Amino acid sequence: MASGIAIPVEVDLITALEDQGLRRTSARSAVATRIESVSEAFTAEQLCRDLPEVGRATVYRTIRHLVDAGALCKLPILDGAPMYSIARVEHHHHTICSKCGSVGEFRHSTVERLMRSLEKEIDGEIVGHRMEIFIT
Amino acid sequence: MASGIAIPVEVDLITALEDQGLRRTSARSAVATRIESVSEAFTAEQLCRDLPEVGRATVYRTIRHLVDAGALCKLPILDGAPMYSIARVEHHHHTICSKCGSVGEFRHSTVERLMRSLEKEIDGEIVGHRMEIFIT
DNA sequence: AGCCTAATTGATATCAAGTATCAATAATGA
DNA sequence: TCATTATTGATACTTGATATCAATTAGGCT
Repeated sequence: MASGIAIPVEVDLITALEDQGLRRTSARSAVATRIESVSEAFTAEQLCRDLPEVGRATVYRTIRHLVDAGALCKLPILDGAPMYSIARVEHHHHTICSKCGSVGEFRHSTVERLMRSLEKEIDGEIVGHRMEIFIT
Repeated sequence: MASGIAIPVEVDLITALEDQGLRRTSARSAVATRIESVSEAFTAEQLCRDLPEVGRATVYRTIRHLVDAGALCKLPILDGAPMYSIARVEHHHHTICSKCGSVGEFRHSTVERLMRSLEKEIDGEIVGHRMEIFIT
């Protein structure tokens, strides 16, 4: 078939949806294509504005499916609507620029080591964590 | 004067408001007293329900003032309204129980060390961070 | 191709959290 | 006490997001 070598970070949101047992429709394709084409993090409302031909409900539903599939990260923003970004790295954390709002990803072994170290001084079992770094 | 020794973690939300140049009013006192009496983190709506004698707008305004004063932490919750908790420790992070939603605080020197270490591999200057640990 | 069934869509209504407005009220200083 | 300024809170509104449901579409079957 195609001669290209699969690059690990390649994302295919439509496939992610189909892997969830969801049908490939034109509305979902439009949403997926749009998300893949914007490199920045985005809000649901931005997507709706960019895709006036797709209904609001469908945009929100498709985003939710992609988050459920682990293909999108939902970032809680303190004052405002959550932002979404494509998950390119399996487990990672985010940098958020406090000036322009652009979102980046990073992995750092110390973060995971820190969790193990914290486990000793915290009551209860650690089942997850979230971390965002604000940069300029 | 009083013979008691001031305990560092003692919080006085009304004083925090007055330090911001705000007047001591009965509405603000009611909000402050209520927050001090609930040990758990809370949402703005919960406070409104607990204080029907205080107007919604005033509850929201007072919370905002307390966050501005650094006396309350605003915790973004992924699916739902943000929660607030009294800031008892100068700089700290949060544990959030994924079962009951209760919020705790902790400090860990590794966290700060981690920031310095991350600074090397991240583009831009780190101006802040946020971290939550989910426990059971 | 044509048909059947279940999934999907999207206009609309609704909900929830939070803010703006603004006349009435309360606190402070002279 | 009076005058000034801050504060309050009922109400209307905004925003982000979900529920409803009739119409449409996709995928499988013959």
